[in-house]
Amino acid sequence: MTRALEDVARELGALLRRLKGLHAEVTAVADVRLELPAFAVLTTLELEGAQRPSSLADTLDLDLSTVSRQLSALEREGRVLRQRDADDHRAQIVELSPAGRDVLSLIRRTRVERLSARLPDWSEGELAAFAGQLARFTADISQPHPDCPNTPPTRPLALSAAGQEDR
Amino acid sequence: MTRALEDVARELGALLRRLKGLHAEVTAVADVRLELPAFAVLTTLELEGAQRPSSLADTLDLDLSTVSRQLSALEREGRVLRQRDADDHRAQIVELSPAGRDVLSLIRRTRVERLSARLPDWSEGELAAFAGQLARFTADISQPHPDCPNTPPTRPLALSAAGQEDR
DNA sequence: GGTTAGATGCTTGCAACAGGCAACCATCTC
DNA sequence: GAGATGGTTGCCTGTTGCAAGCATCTAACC
Repeated sequence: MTRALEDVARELGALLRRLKGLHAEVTAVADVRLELPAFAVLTTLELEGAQRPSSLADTLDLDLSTVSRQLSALEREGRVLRQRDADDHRAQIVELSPAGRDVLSLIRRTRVERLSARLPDWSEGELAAFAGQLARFTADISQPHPDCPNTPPTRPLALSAAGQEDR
Repeated sequence: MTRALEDVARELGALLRRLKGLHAEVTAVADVRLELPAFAVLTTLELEGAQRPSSLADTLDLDLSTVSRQLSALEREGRVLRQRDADDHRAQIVELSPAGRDVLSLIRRTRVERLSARLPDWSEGELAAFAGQLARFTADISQPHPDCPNTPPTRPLALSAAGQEDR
C-alpha cells in the first residue's frame, strides 16, 4: 500500500498548491476581497450555524488568537455579527450576517462556474464519487494517529450529503 | 453538475486545512525542519531533475522572488546546490543535494507511516484509484479557463505512475 | 566589428497577511 | 478567594507578491 499512498501524498501536494491559485482566481473574478482563512470561517459558520470563536478555532484547527483576529476583520467588514453569550458573559456567539451570506453565495457560484468550465469530461456521478472519496479521506486522516492517543481528533466540517463513510 | 461540484469544492476546503496539520505532524515526528513551500521545491527537483529557479516558479505557481528566497534558505541548509548555467551566465541550475534527497526520503517514509496507520480500511486499489482521481482533477483545474485564454496553463507536477487520464 | 536598446534571469526591499505563543483581562465555578 | 475558561492583544516568525534593481544576453543598427 506504500506505493499508492506515496502517489496520493504527492498528488495532494500538487492539488494543495493549485487550490490556492483557484481561490485567488475566484475572488478576483467575483471582485471580492476575502482571503482563504476568512472564507473558511464564513463557510464553517454557514455549515454549522452560530457558535463561539473557540469552537471555530477547534473546527478549523487554528489558534484562537488567529480566529479572533479574523473575526475582528470580518465584523469590521460587516460579514459576521458578534454578541455576548447571555448565559456566559465571557463568551460570545458569532453569526453570519446577511452580507456574509451573500459573499459566500457569490463565491460559491463563481467557483462552480470556474470549475465546471474546466471539468467538462467529468460526469455528475464521477464528481459525486470524487467528493465522497475526498470526504472519506479527510475524515480518516483527521483521526488521531494510534501512537498518540492524546491528540484529540480534530473535527472536520460535517458533511451534508454523501454518506459513504463506513466507520 | 452544480451540486456535486459544490460538494467537491467544500471537501477540498476541508482537506486543504487538514493537510497543513498533517505536514506539521510529519515534520515534527521526523524531527525535521522543513516548511511546505521548501518541501514542494525539493519534491519538484527530485521529480523533474535539476533546473532553473524560474522553471521551479513556473511549476509551483509561485512568484520567482519566493522561489529565490526558498532556494537561498535551502542552499544555506545544504539541501540544494546552485551553480551558474555555463551557457547563460544570468541563469543558474539548481540541483538536489544528497542531504536534500535524504530529507525527502525521510519525510516520505514518515508520511506514509502516519497516513497508513489512519487508513486501514483503504485497499491498495482504492488508494491507487483515489490518486488517479486526484491527478486527473488537479490536471484539469490547472488548465486555463476558457474565458481567459491568455492565462498560460500552469503545469502540474508530472505523474509518474497512474495513467488513467483519458485526455 | 562594435555599440546600444530591450529582453531575460535573478535578487532584494517593501508591505501585507497568517500563525503561534505568552501575557493579560473578564468572567465563571468551586 | 483560587483556579479554570473565553477572548484579546503584543510580539515574533514566516510566506507571499510586487516593484525596483543588477547582471547578462540578444538583436538591431551604425
